[in-house]
Amino acid sequence: MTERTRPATLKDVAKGAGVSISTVSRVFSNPGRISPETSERVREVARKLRFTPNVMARSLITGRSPNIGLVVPDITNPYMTTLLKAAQKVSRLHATGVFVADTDDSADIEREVCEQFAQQSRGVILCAPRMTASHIRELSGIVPLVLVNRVVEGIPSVFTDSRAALRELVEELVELGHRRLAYLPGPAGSWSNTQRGRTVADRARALDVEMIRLDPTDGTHADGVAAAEQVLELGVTAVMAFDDVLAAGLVEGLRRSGKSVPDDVSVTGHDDILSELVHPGLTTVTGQSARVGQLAISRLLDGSGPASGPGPESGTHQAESVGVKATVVRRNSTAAPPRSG
Amino acid sequence: MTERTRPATLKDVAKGAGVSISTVSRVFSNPGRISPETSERVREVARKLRFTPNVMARSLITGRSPNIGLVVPDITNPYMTTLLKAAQKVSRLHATGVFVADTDDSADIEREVCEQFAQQSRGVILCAPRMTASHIRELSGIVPLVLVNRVVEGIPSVFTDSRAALRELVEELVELGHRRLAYLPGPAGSWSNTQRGRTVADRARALDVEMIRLDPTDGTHADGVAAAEQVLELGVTAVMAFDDVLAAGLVEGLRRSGKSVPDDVSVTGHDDILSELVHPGLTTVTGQSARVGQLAISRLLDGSGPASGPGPESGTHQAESVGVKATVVRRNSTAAPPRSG
DNA sequence: TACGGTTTGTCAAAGGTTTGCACAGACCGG
DNA sequence: CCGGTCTGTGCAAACCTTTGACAAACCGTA
Repeated sequence: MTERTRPATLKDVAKGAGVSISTVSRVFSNPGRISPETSERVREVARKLRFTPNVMARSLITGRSPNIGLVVPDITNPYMTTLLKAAQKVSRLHATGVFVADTDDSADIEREVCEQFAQQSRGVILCAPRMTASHIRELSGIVPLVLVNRVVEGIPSVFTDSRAALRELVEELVELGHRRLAYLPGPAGSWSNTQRGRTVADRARALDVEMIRLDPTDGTHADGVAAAEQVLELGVTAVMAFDDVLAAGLVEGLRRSGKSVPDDVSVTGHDDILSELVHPGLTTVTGQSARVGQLAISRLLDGSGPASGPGPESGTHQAESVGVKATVVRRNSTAAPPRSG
Repeated sequence: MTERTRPATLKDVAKGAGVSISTVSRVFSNPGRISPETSERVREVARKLRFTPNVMARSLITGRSPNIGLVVPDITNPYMTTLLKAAQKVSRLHATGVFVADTDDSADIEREVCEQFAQQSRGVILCAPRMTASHIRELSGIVPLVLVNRVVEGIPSVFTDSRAALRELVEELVELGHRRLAYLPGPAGSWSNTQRGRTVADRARALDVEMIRLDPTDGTHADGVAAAEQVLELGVTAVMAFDDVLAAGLVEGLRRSGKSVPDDVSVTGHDDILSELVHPGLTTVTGQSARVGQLAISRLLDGSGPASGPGPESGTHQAESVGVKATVVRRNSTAAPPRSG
């Protein structure tokens, strides 16, 4: 039905313009060495023939591909979605295609798709990997890597640095009068989860208040709903959730038990991603996922020179990890604890 | 730092196994013509050398790529996210990479990325509500296309068919006593928006009740919030929104005006995507986006034989459009209209 | 022994591009 | 008019794979 005709090649353009193949090639890939008249004539013919350089052939000979890979544990999570959107926007400007893989939180699939992408990508952005550090290092021998929300010695990374914001949040809750707080954990293998849990625990200890770590979850909305039971059982007055999804679930769970937020329990989230959708508005921490995505892409695209520099500092500079500072967003899910409590 | 060594090629394996290059090639691409012993020996060496066939070279000579493209207007929308996740899962089983592009609701970008993908993909799944039909047809001359949530004569497509569900919803609202309803439109250029608006309008006319079309929106949560004003102004008692995002916004907007859902106004959504997050739970229509994604991928992957059959029916069969039946999900955002209304 | 048939493996071309090298001509100072 | 530099272009190899044509070896059989 729809006839797909063979696309024009360098040869076709060369013949049409009366020059050699290499001249045409140079017009597109290495301009400046060709006279303006020739160049214009070639471009004219190319336009007429709707010629575009064959990516496969080009990649084959240059040994590098114009694509990058983005590997995420769960593309359904709005944090990742925003990151992807931003990353994708940047790469489009570089005419760089973006492979996306959702690993369903599986370390095995992470490795599998990374290996698959390695061949066709000039680099891979690995988000919140579940993989072991040594596997990550091994992988970085096959394809350039930029880690997101995880720090591994020797590998470049970008992460949301919410430590200061989380400490601030703990302080504010204590100031409001809370003395018995809890942290609602996210996915067990997650680096961010460990970081956040540790940060709030440390701050709580410093302020001499309780910070109970609730049972581990997988980070789903349903897990948040279910966590309400334990929260009420333990009688904590404020809960800091791993992220907004869990926080929203918890709010819903509390509501189902007849409790209200923030009157009975204060709840905070993380990522500021669906705060506008839930009621009351969640007090949370900005995720900065868009910025993180942009930075990750930039580092991949800039730092992809040919193994480069003899200078010893260029290497270390490349491998450093960059934190994007997060801030507190105050809404209506926190308040003073109830008198009776 | 991390030394990246040149990957092994057919040549290396051939030398290691003491056979010719083509023998090795056939072991991987066209088995059966090689004796079991030779095959095993070759595979052994290949394993030892960590050989994997070079995708670029293979694609160059075969003329087809192992990837597909997925083009969406806004990856941030949970409907698309779910679709992507499902599509991606299917393609992973086929060792097929997935390019993703977010077009920011721009018809120009839609075209641009499709052309970019064309070269490196064996097909593109196009969720492109904005492009004109003729552009789509033109595009399908460059790369095999499967349309999502849009029907264009002669091009295969998969869409959520919610017509029956929407009619049902109208009937239920009327049965509850509503006589003055409204449709809250989504993005203006969207095919789905046109379909849904028409469907509910037709059904309302048939039932002899009012169905007012509210001012057009871009489909954002903020648009939904803003629409509350017009809803109250017009005094409608039930609003059917284009999708859940708008519906959630509307619920929030009504709440800010001191109105409650469903007591003062009934609201319905579409896609069943964030219904669990908002309160009260939205009565909505299932989006079936996962199923749609699976089907779209399958059609692309199956129907990518070489232009194929002389039979006249094979063509038409390929180009047919497949609807996935949606159903009503009843929650708590609809009720009888207030007495005074 | 010679011969058709089958199986197994090799040869070489092809696919579209990039790029080091060679070459031709223009230009310039001496 | 000659030797040199500079500029613009062409030649051909290389990247790695697939695949049709073909050779070699083997079988059983006449």
